Amino acid sequence: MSLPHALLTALLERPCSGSELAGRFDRSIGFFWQATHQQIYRELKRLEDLGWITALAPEAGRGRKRAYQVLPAGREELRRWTGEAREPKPLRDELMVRLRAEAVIGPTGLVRDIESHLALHLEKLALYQEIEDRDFADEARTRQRELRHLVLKAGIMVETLWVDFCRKAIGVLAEDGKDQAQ
Amino acid sequence: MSLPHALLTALLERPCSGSELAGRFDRSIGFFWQATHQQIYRELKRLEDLGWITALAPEAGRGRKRAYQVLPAGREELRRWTGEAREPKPLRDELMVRLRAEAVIGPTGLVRDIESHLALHLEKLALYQEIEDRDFADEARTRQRELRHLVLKAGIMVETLWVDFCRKAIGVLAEDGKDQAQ
DNA sequence: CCGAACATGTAAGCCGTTACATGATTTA
DNA sequence: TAAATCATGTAACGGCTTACATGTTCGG
Repeated sequence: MSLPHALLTALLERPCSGSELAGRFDRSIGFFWQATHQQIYRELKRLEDLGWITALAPEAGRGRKRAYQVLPAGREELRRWTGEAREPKPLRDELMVRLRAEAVIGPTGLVRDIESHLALHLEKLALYQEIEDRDFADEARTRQRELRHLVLKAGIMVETLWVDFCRKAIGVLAEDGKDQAQ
Repeated sequence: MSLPHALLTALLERPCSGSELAGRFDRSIGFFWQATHQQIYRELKRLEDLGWITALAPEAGRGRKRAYQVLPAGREELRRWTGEAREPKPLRDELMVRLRAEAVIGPTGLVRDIESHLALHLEKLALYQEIEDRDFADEARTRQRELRHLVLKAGIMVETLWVDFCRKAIGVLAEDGKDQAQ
């Protein structure tokens, strides 16, 4: 599970509270790993129990902001986890299941939904490219910047792939629609 | 959730038992959606309760093979689900989290693990291309074949992307290793 | 000082995973 | 007929999601 380590990474970049983490997840790390606020709060508590992070102000209580920072043990754990050998999770794509279903019982309205997927992927692609232009145009080649850029490029590659694929799929399904005079 | 509909699709292609489904999942649909035998048995029971599938032989009992076929209600449900509008699940890639971590606390041994990822993706890519050569060389253009081919091509595109990305990442991380004389 | 937005928290349910158990079938 | 394998099943755990609850801060 990556969530605790994504949180450690975010907190190392800058200590902050649960709700701020949620916001940062929405904008950067969250492009490749999402978490709801409930997951984040639960996990922060667990990380604190493990002695990997600590609250900056001893102040407690419901509704009060509570910022955390990473302890040396947490840093060490993140280091261990990052270098560890791990199997890549196999693909799991619902759209492929639906295309297989379409092959057996179609045509259904699937092509319309793929068109909306295409629009969403185009949006994300535009967003990523905008970030790239804004943050990585000059290309001051530090280690940290190059790695962040690499992650962003992965996002761009993936979105480009799905844009390409959606168009292929629409081509096949639309042609089919004509044949069968839906 | 796609599992019940993946099962319906597989059972429409050919009625069979839970263990056979598990085997077929390992070889075709399973490239894009996996399930353990426990998930499959639990789900088959649920689908039977819902009246979407039915056992071919009334024969019951632990250890006895039990084949299922899809009922009209199940076919209708699959049709409904396939055409329904659905949000694409956002990306969730552990490797990206680890690259972000590497940017903050690296270098770690991450590059070695990416090398093994590369090998795995190359294997999968070779497998998919072999299947493509074997099953889609002639290209008799029926609807079903074109859609199946499309799904396989998605797999090839995805694996090609990750092969490409792993090589990029190794480039960045290896260069980094030299700088820091790990 | 009141309402809206913010920040944190509790609870329940579902899906996926793992470990293990047991009956049936095959094979030496 | 004993051992190995196959087919099905039970149970428990953990992560993710959703709904809801409660306290705090901020803007008018």
